[in-house]
Amino acid sequence: MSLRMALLGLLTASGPASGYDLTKRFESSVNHAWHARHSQIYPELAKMAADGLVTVGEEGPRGRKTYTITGEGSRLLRDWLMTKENFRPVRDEGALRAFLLPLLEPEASAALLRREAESYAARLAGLEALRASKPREQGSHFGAYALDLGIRQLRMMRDWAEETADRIERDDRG
Amino acid sequence: MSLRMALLGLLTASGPASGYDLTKRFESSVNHAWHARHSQIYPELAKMAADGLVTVGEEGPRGRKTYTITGEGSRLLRDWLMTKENFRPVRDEGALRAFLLPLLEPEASAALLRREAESYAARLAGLEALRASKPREQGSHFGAYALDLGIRQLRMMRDWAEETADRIERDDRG
DNA sequence: CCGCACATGTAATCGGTTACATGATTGA
DNA sequence: TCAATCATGTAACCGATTACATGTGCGG
Repeated sequence: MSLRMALLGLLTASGPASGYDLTKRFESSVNHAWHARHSQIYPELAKMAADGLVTVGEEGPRGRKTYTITGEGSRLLRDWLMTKENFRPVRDEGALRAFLLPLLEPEASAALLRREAESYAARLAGLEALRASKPREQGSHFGAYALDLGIRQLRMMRDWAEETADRIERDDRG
Repeated sequence: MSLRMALLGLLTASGPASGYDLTKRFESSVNHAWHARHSQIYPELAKMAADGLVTVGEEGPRGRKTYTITGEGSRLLRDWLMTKENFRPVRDEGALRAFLLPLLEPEASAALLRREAESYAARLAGLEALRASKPREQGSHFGAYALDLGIRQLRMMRDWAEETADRIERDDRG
């Protein structure tokens, strides 16, 4: 469902678009919240058209097809946003590594955490730059809350990695 | 790979076990970092045995099979922990909902965020209780870092939801 | 003796990845 | 004219979910 909802959301927020457009919009905006490739997007759009959530316009140049959201599509999206319970089982590779970390020697795991902290910091810088570069559209917060969430997330991860490394080194010496 | 590593980790930390045992250990410990069910665990153990990462002991009562990690299994786990780059594309349903939230009216989205904040708070209480109840095993931090990470994660989510709801309500009135 | 927890599996299906495959238009 | 970008798809495969399927041993 999530991919479907992401596509309906993009079609609502920035109007009719082709699969190609949507793939690019995905990369440039919703990417830090949900990831999908064109090989998944094209078939999904076809299914959505079959289900009456979008309509396909005339073919343009290079076989370009333009999709427009329907009333049914809007309704479904609204419904999903407002009523769906949000309980996916966790499946977080970073957390799993954290879980298993104490199987390594203290020096090895501390070093590893330092490296991870750096990588989180780098990604954090990327998102912060993205936010700074945003043209501050009047009123429309589309995407802004999620960007804020992503930034908080990475800050938290970076701090956790740093502090856990500190703790391991302290315990090791002490 | 992650499921495999989780199983190797559990076999390392608490010794030989059956698929049934591992399923229960999964539920009671690594669950908040990586989720798996018995229907995935049994076939995976069989493949791991075929790949020489674990050995299967004699069948016990009720057809019980006991798996033990091999040297090759330990090596693989170590290797994965120390060298593997951690770059999964994000796929976070909560973040996606956050992204799309501004498509709703301010009152609706603020109300929704309050509900989510409550649900994060409840899960947070669960993890904090779990940490408090831990028998403080001397030295072994197995699982503790990930628990800390999970707690920080939920705290961050709860705060984000609260503060974003505040912000939406302020913007709406102001 | 009966019900519960122990114990192991399989099959259909779904969502997602990787790689393959093809062709049109535009601008340098 | 040629390379880059636009543009759409398919097929094989993998990891995970849901539901089905079966049987055992132990304690009350």
